[in-house]
Amino acid sequence: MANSTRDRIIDASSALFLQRGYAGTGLKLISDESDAPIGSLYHYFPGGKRELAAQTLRASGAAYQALVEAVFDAETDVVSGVRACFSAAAEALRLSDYADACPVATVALEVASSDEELRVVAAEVFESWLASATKRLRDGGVRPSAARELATTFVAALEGGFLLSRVARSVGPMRGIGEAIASLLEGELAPDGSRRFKR
Amino acid sequence: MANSTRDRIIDASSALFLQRGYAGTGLKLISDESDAPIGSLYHYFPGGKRELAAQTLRASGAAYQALVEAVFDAETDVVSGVRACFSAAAEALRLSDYADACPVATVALEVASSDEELRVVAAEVFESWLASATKRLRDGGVRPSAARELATTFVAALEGGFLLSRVARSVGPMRGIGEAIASLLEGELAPDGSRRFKR
DNA sequence: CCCCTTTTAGAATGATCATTCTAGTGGCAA
DNA sequence: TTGCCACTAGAATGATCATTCTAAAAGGGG
Repeated sequence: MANSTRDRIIDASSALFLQRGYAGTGLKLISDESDAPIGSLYHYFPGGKRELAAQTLRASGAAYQALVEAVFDAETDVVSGVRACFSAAAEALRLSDYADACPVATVALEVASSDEELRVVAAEVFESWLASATKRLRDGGVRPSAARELATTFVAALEGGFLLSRVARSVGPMRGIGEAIASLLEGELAPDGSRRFKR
Repeated sequence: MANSTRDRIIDASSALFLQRGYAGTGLKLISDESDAPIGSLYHYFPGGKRELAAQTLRASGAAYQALVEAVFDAETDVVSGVRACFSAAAEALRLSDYADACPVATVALEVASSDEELRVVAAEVFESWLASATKRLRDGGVRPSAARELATTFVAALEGGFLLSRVARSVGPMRGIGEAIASLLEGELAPDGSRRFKR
């Protein structure tokens, strides 16, 4: 059974780390936002801030993957699926005042060169996303040899869209990028293979 | 004439902010890395850490733009230009042990929701990049109505590539994404417009 | 040389940080 | 009830933070 206090801590951490970064988020702030005393933070995460961040990356990474999969799988083809993902991301940004974005990217960039343990956790999350996207593209008719790179491009474009849209406070970038990536996949799936993505 | 001490401070800040984030980089560390005493930091940047970060984002953003433009302009067509940019980014990552990446993204994500002043600075840098890329795509034959969105996709994919390659410590993502974006532009430029990116 | 401004130098300060610690409360099983 | 364990609660601690401050060195023009 899920522990409610632990979940509140993870939820608060996820939102705060995403919005303010790892170093920029104090445990006191997490304690306040989650209504859990500092003693509870160390009770559930004896490894301290590092372990809390690692677990938060894992949990919110898995949750975000499930969300994207649900949005994608609700469509009937990969082009619509990709379009729906960008559309949903844009909508989430707009509705949350540009706060609800990728729960991994901010911390990942921050720790990639300076905290090996957390870097590996982030790498595992992204690898899981890429595997999921690759499988879905393959199942949707994308040539197996091209699926992995197109999946990588999809994830990268989504991440870049979060960055540009959040900084600009506009859904324009995310929407435009979504159209372009959908178009890329359309070209790949066309019966005439002459203009296919080569690999 | 450029002030050498000031330049050293900016250079050190650029590298440190990119690798450790804004909150994660102490002024003491910048002082050590740049061989400039703390008094000098406040002499050249009276606004303190915030002003230093703002000026660093502006300076390193402009420098990176110039670098990308030079790589792009050395090629004869936009497809080769885009390919060269991703290739150069991958090479820079590999040679620097995955430290030499986008000097804006880490701080931008960190401050987008929590520091309006720095968010605006980052937004201006990205807007300048997008304007530059849009112009080059237009000049290279991309339909004007599609150029802005394709430029946005190019920048977003590059940023996503930095994220994925840095976290995975592999140039694979950056290279694959580069091929895919080059392929997207190839489709756009094809004489047969049937599979063009629509807008 | 003197004078004046720029720049260096880092100690002092008070705030905030992650972490530890002690003392508890609440609930459940025996 | 008694004992036990999970959890709460936040004060105490020492480190590190950004910033301010005083003082002097460096540099250049007269």
